Amino acid sequence: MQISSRFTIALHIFAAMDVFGKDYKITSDFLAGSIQVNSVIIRNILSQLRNAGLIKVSRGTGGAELAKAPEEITFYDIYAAVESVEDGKLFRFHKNPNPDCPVGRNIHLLLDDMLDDIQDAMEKEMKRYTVADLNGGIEDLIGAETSENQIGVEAENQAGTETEA
Amino acid sequence: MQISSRFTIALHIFAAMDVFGKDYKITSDFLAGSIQVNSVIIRNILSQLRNAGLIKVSRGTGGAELAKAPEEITFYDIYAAVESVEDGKLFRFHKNPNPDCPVGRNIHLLLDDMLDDIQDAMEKEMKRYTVADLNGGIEDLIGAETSENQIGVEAENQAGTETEA
DNA sequence: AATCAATGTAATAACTTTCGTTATAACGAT
DNA sequence: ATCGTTATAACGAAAGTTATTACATTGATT
Repeated sequence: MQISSRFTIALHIFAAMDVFGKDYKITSDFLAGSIQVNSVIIRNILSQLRNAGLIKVSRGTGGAELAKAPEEITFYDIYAAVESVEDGKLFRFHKNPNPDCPVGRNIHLLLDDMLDDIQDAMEKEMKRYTVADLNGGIEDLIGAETSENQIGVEAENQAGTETEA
Repeated sequence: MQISSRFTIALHIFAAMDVFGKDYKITSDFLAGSIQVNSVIIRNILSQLRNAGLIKVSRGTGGAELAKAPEEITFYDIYAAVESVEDGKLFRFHKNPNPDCPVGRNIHLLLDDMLDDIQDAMEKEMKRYTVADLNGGIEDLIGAETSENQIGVEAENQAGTETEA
């Protein structure tokens, strides 16, 4: 099984808040336009991010904004906020190992630490990335995009990009 | 979403093969008795492990055995064999980010490397564990169990375990 | 060659989770 | 009071997991 798209949608939300936050009110409809999923899905995810203390959402008037500095919001915070996993465990366990079998009786004891190690490795890497990285990255990408189109000569000189005709 | 229990079932299978392989023929019914899931589930997982070259399964006569040395079978090999994830990607992506939006147009470029890093961290940790670790671990646990019951005095002397009454 | 225990695999269904959609109440500024 | 918006419930469609039944096939044994 894969981790649900709520996580990438949430990351998309943060990137959009950075790019458009100054010029637009970040409503669920606005976000739904960029992400192209139903605005109720967006609102549910916004609620989860709000409950986790990562953003503030204005009722009535509308709009979302960060509740913390971008450097203080890690990918793990976002993942934990939107991915509602039972017990926070990444690996699902078969439910009824046989207690009358030496292996069945000990399988949890055997695996739990190892599986936790693996999950920890993932979560530790998730904590290395923050919304600040997201913001820097999306700004660079959009910047590169506009310089490609508007001052293509520079781009050619630097990177030798082949332009058609 | 969690990773499916096929992974822990597969690990259970390897542990059972180690503990019982010398005294019993490891059939899907035998395994189903320890894991307590339907034997067809077991057979499907055995087939996936066989297709990945990790075990050999005897048709007709029945029974499963390792196809490689225990040290050469990593948790990642097992995970990859049984967890049929699209493109091998851990993170599901929302399908239709808006190409007319600068963020929607760049979100994949923005996230793909970061998400791959996170997935790599998990898979790298998975590669550190092998079936040999599994075997050593389950043998230790079962050994500790029997010494608790049969020569409880030793266990008390060593670990100061509290026994009731 | 017939038997038998076992695997391989298809088909179906129950169950769970995700995602989409509609509907409605509540909010807050104007 | 109105209007745009959020909050949330309810329902359903779609996809994935797990369980179960069924049956053809295999290969050793007799």
